[in-house]
Order: sequence, then structure tokens, then C-alpha cells
Amino acid sequence: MAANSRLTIAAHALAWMALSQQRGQDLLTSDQVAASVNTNPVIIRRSLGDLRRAGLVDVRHGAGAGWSLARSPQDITMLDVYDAVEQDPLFAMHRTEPNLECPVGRGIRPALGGVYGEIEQALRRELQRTTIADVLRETLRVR
Amino acid sequence: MAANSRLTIAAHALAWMALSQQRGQDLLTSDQVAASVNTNPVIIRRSLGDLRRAGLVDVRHGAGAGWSLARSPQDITMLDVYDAVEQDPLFAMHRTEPNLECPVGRGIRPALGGVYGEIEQALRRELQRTTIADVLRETLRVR
DNA sequence: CTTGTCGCAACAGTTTCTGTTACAACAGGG
DNA sequence: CCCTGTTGTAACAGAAACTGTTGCGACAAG
Repeated sequence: MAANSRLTIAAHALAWMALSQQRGQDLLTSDQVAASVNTNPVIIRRSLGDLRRAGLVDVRHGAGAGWSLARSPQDITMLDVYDAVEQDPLFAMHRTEPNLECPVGRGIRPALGGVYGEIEQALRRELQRTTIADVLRETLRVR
Repeated sequence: MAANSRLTIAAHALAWMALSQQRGQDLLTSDQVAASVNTNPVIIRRSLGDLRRAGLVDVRHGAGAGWSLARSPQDITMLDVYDAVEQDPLFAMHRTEPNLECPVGRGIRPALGGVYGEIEQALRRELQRTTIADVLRETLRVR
């Protein structure tokens, strides 16, 4: 499906911030997060920017700047992260409008829209069941 | 997410084939299906080719060639279609390997793998609840 | 043998994603 | 008030995926 890795990057960043918080370091720079994710700091700033707009993290500017969690890790669900970094629907409709003179072409979009809507709801219910605290716990179990 | 429209195209083609079958026309050419979907016949042949490899449709070559359903519409679920046309996982991992010297970088992939696996299972359960016969019925309800 | 259709390769245009560089804006500390 | 380090964002590049198009060989029914 040509899936992107935004949810993965954002969850990784949040899990790392949660662990750093546990260790007493509340504030991390995009450089420090990028070092764990192994990517460019601008990628991290873009991702954390999405999370900031969703109210999941706070940012401080100027000297001594950096990022911190806006909520405790067990209060951030994967659904919160998903909503922060994804906007497109899971399944796309036709790029070009189907033939409206065909009964199937006329009705297929609302029909599939209903099906796709229910599927997204199931996805959201499942995403909501896991928090960043859960992800961090599972992450540290593998050592 | 840069979602593609393959599931939509395939479901549209199957619904149209199901309706044609009801009307007494078992065999459709890719041109006829393309006319309803409003796209190029090669796109339809590619999609129906996926469905043929999955055993959902049959094809006949030579003169008088065309496509027909291999099963009755109520025995084809959206999960069958999904498996036929999609292969990539829903959410991608990091493009580049995370920093393995960081405890989060080391454990994040299996941790997220577990989460993503459960989400895909939920998606699959939901896809399985809808058949092509359901899609066609809903499609014809909108007129 | 003719004809109509499929299978598939090759290619182009568009879009998305990731990564990179560059630089202005900002704010804390001396 | 200036220095310094960090964020925010624009601009750009390369790679990949998706859709669409053309062309042509393979195939089989009549």
C-alpha cells in the first residue's frame, strides 16, 4: 500500500521521551531524538511538530530549547498519535469519477464509503487500546 | 497515507460482474468493466489478474474471451479481495534501522510489530464481515 | 485463417515520502 | 544588550509507488 513510517517514527520519539523522562531528563532536543531514531533532526522536528499541534508534546524555543511530553505516557494512546500524524483515509476511492450512467458506478462510492467507515472505526478502537506506556514497556522487554 | 484505490477498483469490478451475472450476462470483457469504472482496460486487467491469481474470478482467452466470477457474490468477502490486491503491511517500520545502542532503538521494532499485528487482525475481522453481495445490495440502494 | 481479447512489458506524469541544506526567529544566560 | 543553541520552515533532490497509455505477442473460438 506504500505505507509511510510516520506512526512508527512518532511512536519511537514518544517512547524515547518517556524513557528519558523516567531517567530524570524531561527536555530533549530534536538532535537527541534523531540519534535514537537514526534519522535527520528535521524529520523529527516535523513529526514532533505534528504532535505539538495535537497537544501531545510541548516545545521550548531559544537557548536551552527542546521538547517534553505534554501528558503522561499512559495518557497518550496510539490513536492520539495516529490522529496527529495521519489525515488521509485508509482506502482511497476512484481517482476519476466512475461512470454515473452505470447503476454500479452511481452507487459504489457511498456503498464503499460505509464499509470503509466501519473498518476505520475498528482500526481506531484497536489503536486506542495501546498507550505509549504500553509501547515503552514492550520495547524494554526485548533486550 | 498515500492510500491507493486498488481495493475500490477491485470491489467495483466484482460488484459490476455480480450485477451482470444477475442480469444473465456471465462473461464481461475488460473493456466492459473499464466502461463502468471509467478507466483504462489495462488497469482492469491488472486488477482482475490479481483476483484471478486469488481464485476469485475466471478468465477465458481467445475470441469470445472475458471474465466471470469464480464464486457466488455472497462467498467473496472484502477480506478475500484485500488479500488479493494488497500485500504491504498497513504501517511501515523505519526506513533506516534505528540506533541499536539505544534501548528504545533496540526494542521498538518488535514492540510496534506486535501492536501493528493486532491492528491488522482487527482490520481483517472487519473486512471479512462484508461480502460482494453486501456491497452490491448497498450500491443499488443508492439510486 | 481471421478476429477479438488477454498478458505483459515499457514508459511517462504525478504524487508522496524521506532526507538534506539553509536560514530566519526565538529566548535564556552572561 | 549580545551570544549561543535550538526550533520552524522553505526549498530542493532522489527514490518509490500509482495510475494511465501504447504496443504487441499469445491465445482460442468460429
